[in-house]
Amino acid sequence: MLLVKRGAQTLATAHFHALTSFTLMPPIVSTPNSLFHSHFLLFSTKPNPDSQPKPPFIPSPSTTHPELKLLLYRKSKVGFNKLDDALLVFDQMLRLKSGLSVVDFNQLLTALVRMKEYSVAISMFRELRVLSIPADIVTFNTAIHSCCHLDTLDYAFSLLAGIIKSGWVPDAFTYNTLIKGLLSQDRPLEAGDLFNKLIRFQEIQPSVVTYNTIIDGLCKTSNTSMALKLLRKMEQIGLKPDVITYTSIIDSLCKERRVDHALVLVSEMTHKGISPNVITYNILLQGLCISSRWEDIELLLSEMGVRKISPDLHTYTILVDAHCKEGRTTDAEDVIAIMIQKGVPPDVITYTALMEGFCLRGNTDRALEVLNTMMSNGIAPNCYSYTILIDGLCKNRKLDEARNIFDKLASRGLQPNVKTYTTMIQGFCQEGLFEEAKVLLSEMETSGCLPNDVTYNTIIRACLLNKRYEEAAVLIENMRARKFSEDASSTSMVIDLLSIEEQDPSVLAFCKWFLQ
DNA sequence: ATAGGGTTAG
Repeated sequence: MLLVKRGAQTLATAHFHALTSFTLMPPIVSTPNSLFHSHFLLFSTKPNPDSQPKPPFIPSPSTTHPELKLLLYRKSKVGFNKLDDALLVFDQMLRLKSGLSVVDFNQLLTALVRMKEYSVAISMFRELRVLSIPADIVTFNTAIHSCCHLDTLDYAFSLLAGIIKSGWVPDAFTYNTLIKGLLSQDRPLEAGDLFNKLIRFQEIQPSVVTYNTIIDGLCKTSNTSMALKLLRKMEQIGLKPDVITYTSIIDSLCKERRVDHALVLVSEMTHKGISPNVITYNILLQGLCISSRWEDIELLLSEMGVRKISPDLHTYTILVDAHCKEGRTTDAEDVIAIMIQKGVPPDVITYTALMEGFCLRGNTDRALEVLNTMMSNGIAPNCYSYTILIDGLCKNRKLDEARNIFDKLASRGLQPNVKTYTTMIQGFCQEGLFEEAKVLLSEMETSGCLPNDVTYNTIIRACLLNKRYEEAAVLIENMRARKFSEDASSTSMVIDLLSIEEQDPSVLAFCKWFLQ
């Protein structure tokens, strides 16, 4: 057994450099302890006062803790009700120090991941390592999964090294998780690189999941045709695409407004015996909604009924949003009534869509009523909700009310984000209040929210419209210095300026400067 | 006990 493990370790180590050489990895020569210690503070949620060395953990099979095990088993499926409960259980587990196996600890980590408590999961993982509690490949994979959700990919890759050093062999779970992590970090080239190297070195046998991960990555980077090719390649090499494979591509096609092509794939999968599920239908529904194909929407909904696929929260929210975007707030309210009746209560996204619907119709009073309704239903509005409301109020010439809501965000425990700031800046610009707009632009910076290209272009466009060329020039300089570029609407505005008949010299000078 | 697909904004 040991020999097999050693052998595998050598093989894995041999390929390790080739597989990971493209990442910014910390050197893998450090000892396990220094490796883990160097990162500990990053993930520690509270100081550990009890830091004297602890005796190694030796599980004894003689004692069992059926209640604790049952609790862990149940909670790994649904998550603990509170984080504190999970921490308490962890403390209890550490104190028992017997009768517990690596599986019990893995179940606790899984429960934390289900609760999206990724940094707590990492802290616990580190604690296990410090206490020399055995970890297996599942423990490592779960930790890597948590890192990927925390955007700490360097640490995830150092755990890959840790797996090998501990004598385990990275498996399909490990690599699929890392590929997904790279993709969600906008590093598709490295993800593809890893995928190709896995195949070349036959490190793992790529599974349907591996292909699905890559296919989704291709789809999300506008490489749908490549994704389709990969789907065909899967078939060639005898891997059966599943509902997720098809759904990823269908989503991409719908987002490119190629719903008819998407529908062709739906019938293809159906013919192969792969049934579309509620997610597939929601994607198609969204695709039909953005094209306002209401007859097809009716057909799709009745097909869902025939196939006994119940609409879920997403389905209803997509419908509410679609009705609102077309100004039919009454229909949207009807959908909300139905969902409540069906036992699928609306959430913050549903209510925010409805608020936006009322704002679009200029009925900000009703939008505010919706805000109150959701709060009285125990649903807390988020930054997004308030941004919609601020935008609606600004567009309906109620700047003071908008400002009022904006100023109260902090007291509601919400930190305005770049979109909130940009919306408020747009509101000021619209009323010609450039000083206020610029004050807010610098305020957002000091409160740690960096403006983006949209922010700059919003205020630059407004300056140009108001013939404030010097101000526009200063802002453009700042924006370019930050590696943002003017967008199409700002540029076309300058082009328009050039074609004005009686050009005043300041316009000409500005245009010359802009285009140089 | 661990990996892959869906809804809201300027």
